[in-house]
Amino acid sequence: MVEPQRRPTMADVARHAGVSPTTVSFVINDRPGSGISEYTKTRVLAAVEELGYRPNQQARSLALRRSRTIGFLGYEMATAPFAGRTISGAHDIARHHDSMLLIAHTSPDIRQVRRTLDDLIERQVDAIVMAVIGTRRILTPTNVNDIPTILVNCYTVGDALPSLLPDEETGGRDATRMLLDAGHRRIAYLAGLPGSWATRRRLKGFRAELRAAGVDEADATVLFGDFHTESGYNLTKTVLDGDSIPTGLFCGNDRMALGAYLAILERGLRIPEDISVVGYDDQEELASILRPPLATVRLPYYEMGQLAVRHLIAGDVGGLPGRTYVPCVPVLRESVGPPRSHDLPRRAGPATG
Amino acid sequence: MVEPQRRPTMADVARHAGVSPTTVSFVINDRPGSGISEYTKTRVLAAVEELGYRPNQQARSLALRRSRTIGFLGYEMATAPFAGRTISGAHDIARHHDSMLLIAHTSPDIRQVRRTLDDLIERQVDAIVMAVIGTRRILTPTNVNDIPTILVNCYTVGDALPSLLPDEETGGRDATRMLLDAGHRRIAYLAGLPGSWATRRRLKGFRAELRAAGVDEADATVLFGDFHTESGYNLTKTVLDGDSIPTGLFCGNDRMALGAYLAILERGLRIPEDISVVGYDDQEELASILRPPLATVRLPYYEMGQLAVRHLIAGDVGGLPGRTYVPCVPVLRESVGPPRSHDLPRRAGPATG
DNA sequence: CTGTTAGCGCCTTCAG
DNA sequence: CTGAAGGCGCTAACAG
Repeated sequence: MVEPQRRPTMADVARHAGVSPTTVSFVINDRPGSGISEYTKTRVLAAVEELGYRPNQQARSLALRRSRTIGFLGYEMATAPFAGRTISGAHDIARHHDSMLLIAHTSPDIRQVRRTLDDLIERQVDAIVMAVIGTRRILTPTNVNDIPTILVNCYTVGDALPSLLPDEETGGRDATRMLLDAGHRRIAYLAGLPGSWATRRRLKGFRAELRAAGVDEADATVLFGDFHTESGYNLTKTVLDGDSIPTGLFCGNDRMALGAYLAILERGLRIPEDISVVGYDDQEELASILRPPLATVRLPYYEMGQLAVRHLIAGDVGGLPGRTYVPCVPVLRESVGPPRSHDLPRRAGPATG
Repeated sequence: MVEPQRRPTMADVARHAGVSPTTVSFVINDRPGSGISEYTKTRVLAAVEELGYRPNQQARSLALRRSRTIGFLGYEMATAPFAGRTISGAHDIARHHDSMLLIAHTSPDIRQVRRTLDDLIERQVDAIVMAVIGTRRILTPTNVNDIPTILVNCYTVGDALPSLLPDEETGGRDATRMLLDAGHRRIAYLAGLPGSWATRRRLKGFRAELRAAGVDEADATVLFGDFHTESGYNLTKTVLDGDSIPTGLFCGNDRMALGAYLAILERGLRIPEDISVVGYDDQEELASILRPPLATVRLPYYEMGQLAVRHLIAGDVGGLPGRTYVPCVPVLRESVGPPRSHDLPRRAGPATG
């Protein structure tokens, strides 16, 4: 390995241009009202160009006591499906403000989180966003108090830290409305895990929207699964075997919707001609690539990432309420169509073609 | 906003412990052979604890000329499906060496890349990994020469920079062997885009493995699609409508395999009883969540991320060959089973649940 | 309009 | 075994 030759410093540039370091600093930072002559400025910039000088931001932050770096701390986000969205959102806003993201994943173990947070703080990040996949309450170490922090998709006891959460209830309403708007009245909700934060809220939205549309609750089946494909598959079969087959299915998430697709096809039925399906999450590389593409409600990971950094950079984290609900985005796709006018046979024949 | 009170510095700790800053530094860094008495050490550490002192790594890197930070530059990786894996791999190794990842995405526009690279360099990252999703050749700005750099999943003209690439040919062989091992002899390859880097190599592997197994090439159908679900669906239908229906399908990627699933189900056939299916990529949240779970070949994104950082930290990037091929990992799942002993009907009846 | 000087917080050679 | 002094590269008063 060749030792990389020492990078030129501001002093080098100054010498080269025949001015003082201060002048170089002023020119580099385009300091307003520091009246540097055009001539000097040109000379300095020429020297910069010639030497290939690039300011050392570490030294700069040391002097400014500001690193323009934001720490992104993910609880178990390693391979998680939505991690990328959150990071992207945070990244894009950060870049927009000349900041960068320092990333660290950790297990939820409080000691490990504490250590990681310390590492981030030692690196002088200006602020921190803590994120998880799958909304839940998390434990935060005490050292978070040393630095502006915002939580994404999670919250903490007593809302000690401001958090950004998806507005699942409205999302549940939106999903339901997609089906109602298409004309469906017999709708089943194949929900995810009954105990989960998300399920409770989506279900509430589902019921509220049906009520608002004047649909008889008796027409609305609600079954619980566990967010996995298999449970979507099984629940769909159950529903298809029932007395009153729904014309529209609202699934606990996109994976369960996939299970529904498989069960429906296996029965020789078609989507959306025979049954319409709506998912939840808008899982990238799933909802959009299904055939037909799956109508769903997008979890606002990207938006939460953006919003978090926006607040952090604005420095108004202190004024934020304990919880901020970020809207989910309904995404209408071809898996929703008008309901069939007549009832389905209990057992369909083979699909032809 | 309350102005965050000044963080304690090394001098504060020194004063508090009644020693000199140098001593504190020695204790903090556990400097070998600097013989600090146990007593002093304890006192210093107590002071550290009491004041909540945390060393300023920025200042440290300034003095050491080493930031223990690695820049991760993604070409258009914002929402990409595998980005997370690569980042995770890089992250995990970095953390293991007390380093962190500074992340930046950019469009492939050379000017933007250049700017982003400069930003990373100005922040004094020790090294850089440049990554893309979907193997391809990229343009790199000239300023990469200023810092150790390694490419992941991409390469550059004349292999000016060392790159890590998936070994697609062996992957193609592995996928094919999964089917051969299960007993299949009539196998179709529903490939992706014919021109793509990956397709060419996987196809080569497919042919090589068949040849090695002594399978008549005439028994091996090869059709080209475009990596999308729809093309997998269509090609599968084509194949199912053909004279000699294959018992095993090797798909261009997992998305196409999904299309194959849908077409197969629609025909009233079952996986793997009637037809076995193998994908490629092991796309997270797709291959594993299908029903039955999809056998596939995992692209080594995580491993490439790891390897990149490992080399960067070891500082042996200079000794690396132009291209290093990283093995893909075959993942056998339930979509592969033994072939049926008798031929399938040209049109199957309905499945009976 | 430009240069001098004193830090920012830490590391390290060299004395003692 | 411990401390003093200088430097890493940049910024910011304050002079001139």
